[in-house]
Amino acid sequence: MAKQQKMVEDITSMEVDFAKWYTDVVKKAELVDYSSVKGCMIIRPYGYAIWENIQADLDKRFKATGHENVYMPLLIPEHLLQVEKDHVEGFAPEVAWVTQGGEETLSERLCIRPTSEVLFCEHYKKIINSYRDLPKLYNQWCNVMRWEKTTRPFLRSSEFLWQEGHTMHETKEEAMEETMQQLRTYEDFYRDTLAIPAVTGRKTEKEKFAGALETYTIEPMMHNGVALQGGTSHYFGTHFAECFGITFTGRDNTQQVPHQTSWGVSTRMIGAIIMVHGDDNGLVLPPKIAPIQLVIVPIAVHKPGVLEKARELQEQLKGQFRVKLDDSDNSPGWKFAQYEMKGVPLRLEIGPKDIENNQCVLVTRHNREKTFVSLDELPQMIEKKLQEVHDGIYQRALENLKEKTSVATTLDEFLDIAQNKPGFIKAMWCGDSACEDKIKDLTNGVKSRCIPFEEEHLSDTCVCCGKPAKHMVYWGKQY
RNA sequence: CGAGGCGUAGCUCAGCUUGGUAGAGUGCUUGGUUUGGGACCAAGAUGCCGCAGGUUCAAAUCCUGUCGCCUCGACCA
Repeated sequence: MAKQQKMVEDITSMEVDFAKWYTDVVKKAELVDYSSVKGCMIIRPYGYAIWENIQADLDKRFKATGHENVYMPLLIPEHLLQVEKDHVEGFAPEVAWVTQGGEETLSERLCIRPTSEVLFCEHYKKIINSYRDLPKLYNQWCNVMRWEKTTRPFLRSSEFLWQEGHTMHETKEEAMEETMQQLRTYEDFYRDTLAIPAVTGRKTEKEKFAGALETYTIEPMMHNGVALQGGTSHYFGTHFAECFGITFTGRDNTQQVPHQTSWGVSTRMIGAIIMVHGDDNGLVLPPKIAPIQLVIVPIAVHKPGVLEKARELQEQLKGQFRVKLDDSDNSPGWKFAQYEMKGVPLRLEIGPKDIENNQCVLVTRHNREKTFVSLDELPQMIEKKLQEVHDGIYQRALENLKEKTSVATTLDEFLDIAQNKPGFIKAMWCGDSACEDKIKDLTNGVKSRCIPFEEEHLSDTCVCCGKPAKHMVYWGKQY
């Protein structure tokens, strides 16, 4: 893409300091504010509106595949968390505890949910008795808390918002199908709604969710080549169900244990949107989730007829698009910069000259392209331009993903790339987690992202130890 | 948890070395002129100098403690 002139001086350039750029954008676009508790963020109206649009879209997809929403408690008694050993070991280091109620010390500590597997299990034990009760396809939208040591708004916060689906099935096949279906739902959502391309696949043994038999993941790449675990879908087998004593009477009148899945995405996706699409002028929002899809900026507001025309357009368009008219006294230049910072995909400029000619100017955020449009065909053109933005930013992100994906067949090559070229590295792997540890040590944090569903054959041997290769793995640093 | 940085106006920060009336820019309010890439003029309002002790005639400034936040590491289903 052609380099744009940077016009917003308040935002640190991506090239200069990507981390600083990120926090500048988050604050300047008025998505969040810091609170007085470390790692807990205030999600401001503009940021929350993005989340609401994400929720609405995903929720529709979940319901279309038969899922129902429920709400589980915030607190988990300690004994319940400890029922499954791997699970508690995985989460124990980062749970927050409630130890006191009013003036009384509690006889048992209560954990603030870091995830709700055990709560769902406890409930499922009560309500699943027969194969006729299956499948159970529950989802909840809620907050969770993980006591993180390093926090960043959206990417890793102590408290965050998410959805967690927890399902129970009669057979392994059915549960596996659910696991894959939900991963595909995430993939579709990332591509069609967020305009974000990603690599999908299976996590290695080492990177699996605590207690899961298989973890599938969607891994988008940020603009700077760093990966973000963008969503996961887990197959649990019957292990949790066994620990919790969940059984049902099968079609053949034998007692059986159901197969379980869970899957989730969080407000972290907003971090992905920022880091995949954003530029030096601020946020760039995918049109489908942008709280404002079109901002109308009247030029020379006080000249007769201008404001009236702008209002007329707003009225005409508001049923079809999310439209804002900025009729404030700020200068047009200020407004241009302001809404670019906030990532509004489309800007409509209308001034006295345009009104004379029955036209207006449409400007697309991601490339600042200006088009003169007749007012007679405005709605169709807006529709078209919004699609152009969606396709444009998807394409740009896809090119970035391709450009920043390398292949390594030897360890030297791998280390050289890890050192000098940020992004994903495709390389063969023997299947031994010792090699994952070694690579992580040698590269200052490069980990296996996933084993893709369609593996390429790059070479015969493991890039690390030289033993026969079992899989092709995507490697990379992550947030 | 380790290393560094920072707490002064809504925001960004100066002032601290060498103790002596609390500052600037920006934002905010009012009025006017402007308006196709962050406009200009004028007038105004805005402070527990993070918190608690101490030294001193006198502390934003020096000393001790404490709390919090940020960044980078380590950790991170």
